[in-house]
Amino acid sequence: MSTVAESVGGAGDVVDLVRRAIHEGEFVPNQRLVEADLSVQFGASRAAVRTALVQLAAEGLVERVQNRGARVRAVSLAEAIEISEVRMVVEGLCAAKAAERATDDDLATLRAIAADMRDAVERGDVFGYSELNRRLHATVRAVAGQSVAAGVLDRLRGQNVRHQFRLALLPGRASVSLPQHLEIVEAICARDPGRAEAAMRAHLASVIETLPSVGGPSGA
Amino acid sequence: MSTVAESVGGAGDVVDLVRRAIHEGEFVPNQRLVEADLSVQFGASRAAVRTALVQLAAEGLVERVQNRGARVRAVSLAEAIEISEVRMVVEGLCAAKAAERATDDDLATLRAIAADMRDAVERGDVFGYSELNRRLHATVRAVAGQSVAAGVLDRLRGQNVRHQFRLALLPGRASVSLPQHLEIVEAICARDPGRAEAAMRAHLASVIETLPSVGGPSGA
DNA sequence: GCAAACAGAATTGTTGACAATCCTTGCGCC
DNA sequence: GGCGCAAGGATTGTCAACAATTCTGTTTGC
Repeated sequence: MSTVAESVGGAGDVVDLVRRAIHEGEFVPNQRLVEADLSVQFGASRAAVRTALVQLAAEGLVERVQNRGARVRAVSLAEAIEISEVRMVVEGLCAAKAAERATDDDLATLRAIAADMRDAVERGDVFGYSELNRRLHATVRAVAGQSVAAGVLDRLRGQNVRHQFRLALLPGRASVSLPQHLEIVEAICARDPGRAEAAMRAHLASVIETLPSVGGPSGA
Repeated sequence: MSTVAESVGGAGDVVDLVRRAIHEGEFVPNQRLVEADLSVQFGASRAAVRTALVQLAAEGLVERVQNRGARVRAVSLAEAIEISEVRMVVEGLCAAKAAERATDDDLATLRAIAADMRDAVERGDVFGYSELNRRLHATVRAVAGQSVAAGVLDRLRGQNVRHQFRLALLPGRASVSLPQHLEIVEAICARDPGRAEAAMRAHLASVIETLPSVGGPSGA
């Protein structure tokens, strides 16, 4: 019990609670999500839980089958690769747009992140590097100002957190991705959309190549 | 009354009815979707309608605000362009994958569509060409075998049908896009992923350029 | 004449109970 | 001993009624 905040005020935010529980790993892939159980765990009505599950199903985080209830959707390795392939091209688009639209302030922010990344790798701070990685990609998306692309990426990332997480912990991963990240920042700072897109795609292609070696936390 | 099939068996398929009504233009952008009204129009319970609206909101087709109900979401011209930009890169990915994976049968199908397109343009059959256009893109997606990309494209296309439709009716549009479509098919038949992606991107870039001239059916 | 407060209608949000469906368990039969 | 089968429990789907909120039109006071 009490693994996650229990009481919840209203109802509309049950989605966030369930989503976080899935992301944090409290609900593992293929685990059944019984409406009655969730409603007592989160202190919400069953209808609220039901609505949340419908919404999460549309987000691709849970699977719902008629009269059989909902379970946490397991994304196979093959699907994780497909997701990353789509991410590759969409983030490539964002990188190109970012190169076109970045203000001087944006460039300063990106350069700061790049510098911090260098430091983190030098210090061997894997967790800090992972966080900076997240922030770099988020900043590129924000600078690009493409809300549609951002929405697509959010959805895809949500389904993939598990694989992404494993990847970051792979020893030696940081030293491989660091130069790729630096090249992305450099290309954007040079305001060269083509180069920025190519750099982002090269980086994610490298991620895709590495994915199989982290195995399937949520096998077939 | 009786604008749309009224009686419906159960409830789960209310989403399809509402979705189609939006696509067919029966529900125009920004139109309010009152739960009670829909429930009598479709002969379903209010709870079923409510569930459908939650789902459609997650799909991005309707907008829901607390205590204020749902309305058909209006996609601005700017957003339509963003959607098409994302489509551009994702369909580009699909074209590349299709070039890699197409079987001889697939190529025959694509060539047949290309031939029919030529005929349709020659005959001045705008509607037939529009349908072939739809089928070409669908076939490329299917051949690519990328279910994740297909899902993303479905979602985006669903939000954009209105603009797409207007575009197809633009006089002289077909003669512009025909050579682009032929090049896409040729590139895939040559099993050249890079060329296929470039061709698809060029085609959609042309679509994006043309979008502003069809104006905003659902203004600001 | 205009702004603010007020009642009434319209609409959504929520709850609880009931019906339908599916899975499990135990029994009888071959 | 294995297999079909019915009863029971568990879980989801559905519904109708109630509570809460927002919107609309009117009235009142200045």
